Amino acid sequence: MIAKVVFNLGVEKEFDYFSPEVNLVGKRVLVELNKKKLVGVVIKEAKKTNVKNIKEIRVVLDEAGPTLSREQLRFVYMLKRYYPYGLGELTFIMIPSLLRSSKRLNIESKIVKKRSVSRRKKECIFFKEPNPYCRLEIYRKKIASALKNGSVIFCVPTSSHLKIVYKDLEKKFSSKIALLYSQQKRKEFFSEWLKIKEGKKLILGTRIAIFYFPEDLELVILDEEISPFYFHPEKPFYRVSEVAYLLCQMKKIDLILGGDFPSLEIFKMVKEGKIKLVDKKKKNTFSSWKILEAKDIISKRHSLKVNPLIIEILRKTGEEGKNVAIFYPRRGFSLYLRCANCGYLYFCPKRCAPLRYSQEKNELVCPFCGYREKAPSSCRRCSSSYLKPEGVGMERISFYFKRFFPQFKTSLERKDFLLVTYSNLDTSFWWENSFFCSLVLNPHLLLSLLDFEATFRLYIYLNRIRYLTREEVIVFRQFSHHYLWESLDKNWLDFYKKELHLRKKAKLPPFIYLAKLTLRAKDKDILLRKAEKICKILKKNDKLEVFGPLKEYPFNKLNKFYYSIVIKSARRKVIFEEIKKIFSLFRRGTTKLAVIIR
DNA sequence: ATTAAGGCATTGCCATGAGC
DNA sequence: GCTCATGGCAATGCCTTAAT
Repeated sequence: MIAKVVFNLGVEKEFDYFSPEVNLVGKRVLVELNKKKLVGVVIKEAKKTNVKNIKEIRVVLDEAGPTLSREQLRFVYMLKRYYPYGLGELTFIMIPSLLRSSKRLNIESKIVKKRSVSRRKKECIFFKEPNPYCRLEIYRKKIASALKNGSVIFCVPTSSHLKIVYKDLEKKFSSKIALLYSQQKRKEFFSEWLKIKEGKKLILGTRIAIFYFPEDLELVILDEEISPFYFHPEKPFYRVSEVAYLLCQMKKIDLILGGDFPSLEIFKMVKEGKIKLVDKKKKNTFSSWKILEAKDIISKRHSLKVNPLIIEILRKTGEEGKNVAIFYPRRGFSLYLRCANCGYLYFCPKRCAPLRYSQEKNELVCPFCGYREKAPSSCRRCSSSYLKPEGVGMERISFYFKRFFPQFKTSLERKDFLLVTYSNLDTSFWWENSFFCSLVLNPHLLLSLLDFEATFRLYIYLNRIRYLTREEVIVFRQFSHHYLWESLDKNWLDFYKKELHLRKKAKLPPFIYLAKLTLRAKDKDILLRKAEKICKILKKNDKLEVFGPLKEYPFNKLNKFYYSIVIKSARRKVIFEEIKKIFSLFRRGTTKLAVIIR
């Protein structure tokens, strides 16, 4: 028998090997390739081969059942049509890392697919519900009914979500749960994977869990679908909501997406009728907006100038014993640290950017690479002891407020006020307490980012702040002519429609596929030459819009230089085929490539 | 993510030849 | 006879490709 074997290499091809055994499909084998021993997976069996000098399979590593089911292999072929990766790479995503080595295995899957007699039509739903606990309640019911017929995959964006969800579901389904997440130790992951083979029905995990589906899968749930954690940013790139959608199409089963808001991609699918939107338009019990056209906090020489209204709000709520949340986009005490005597600016040694100064931790931090050092007491160059913090970070504001209101307790002991950055809003809210009032400071810093998704993201952030706030959200805005502000008081659908309309007009995702190729190398000139070469190759394709090469910001980071090229096309296939081509140019060499696809 | 071989291009050395 | 320029070949190095 001839076995067609794929490897975890960037090679598209499958390789033929001879084996006296049969029924090897889905099994891992140890074979020789180019004088090296490698672990591969048999994806097909054939009777004939065109290859001369065929080699024999050394060892069949899966002695009893195969590692991958036939259905999983079928899914690999399906994914191959959507993503620019080889069969081998895609196959190996579905294999626990412990089994990617030549570990022998002797287990048989106990899951046998039952043919359900009368299957109702498959459903794909988005549940719009801001309260995560209400969503969980919905999921719990759905899980319970689906478990009667088969297995369920429940994906959450991060491992901290996982803990909360596990705690909740444990009570009801503890004997049936298998946990899969990428931070697990290899052995732990493997033993949880074994549980699936042994018939644990509820697979709970982060984005990778979607690939470890059993044959009797009945339902896939993706909570907080909008979360950025559902993108796998490295090669192989994938987007979990897309993979889940494909999987449910293939297996003809239900897909439940949930969250406070859908992503625009999902919303577009709702408009196209592919996904059903469930929005229990409950009575609007949310807090109200108060949008002020005013400056909030300005740094003035040695002191801060704070809008008196902020002080007034803090005083009033403080007297009434109510809490306030303040959202501010800058971490640390100051943005820079500069010697007032000689002008020396403390910079990241890896040439990324000026270092941010944190008084609380008494250290300097690079905002890009995470480098940190102890804060100096005197200037490195002139040894003057007058080092001046420049710019306003949230520590500095906190410091100011505490001086103003010495009776305030620090945020950890009792939350009189809590000062956080917007990025705390990236994951949805599992926060236990809510705030009486929220202050949104400097939101325009987020709007002015060179990012087509900035507005959308701020809209989501502001609404999440609203969910957390009981009384009033006070926004200090400085760009008054922005469609975001008008949208806040309207129905969310209006904003989504407006955003979709604008994206369509500007030829942006989700109407067009867009990929950003980031090249990095230690040598500036080699990098630019390579980037220009890539651009030249890309520009040959007239179905593609090519922008670049552009200097990244920061241009120099981690001692390396960065250039990016952006390509756009209305057709997914065009983009992916080009990326495939470019990937093959980067297999070796000092220049590295990262790709983000939207 | 590896390895070896082959291709292409650049560099370097030497020989030849022209000019002074 | 000496110097400088040119051409050819060998050596080197970087990059690409194939692998059953």
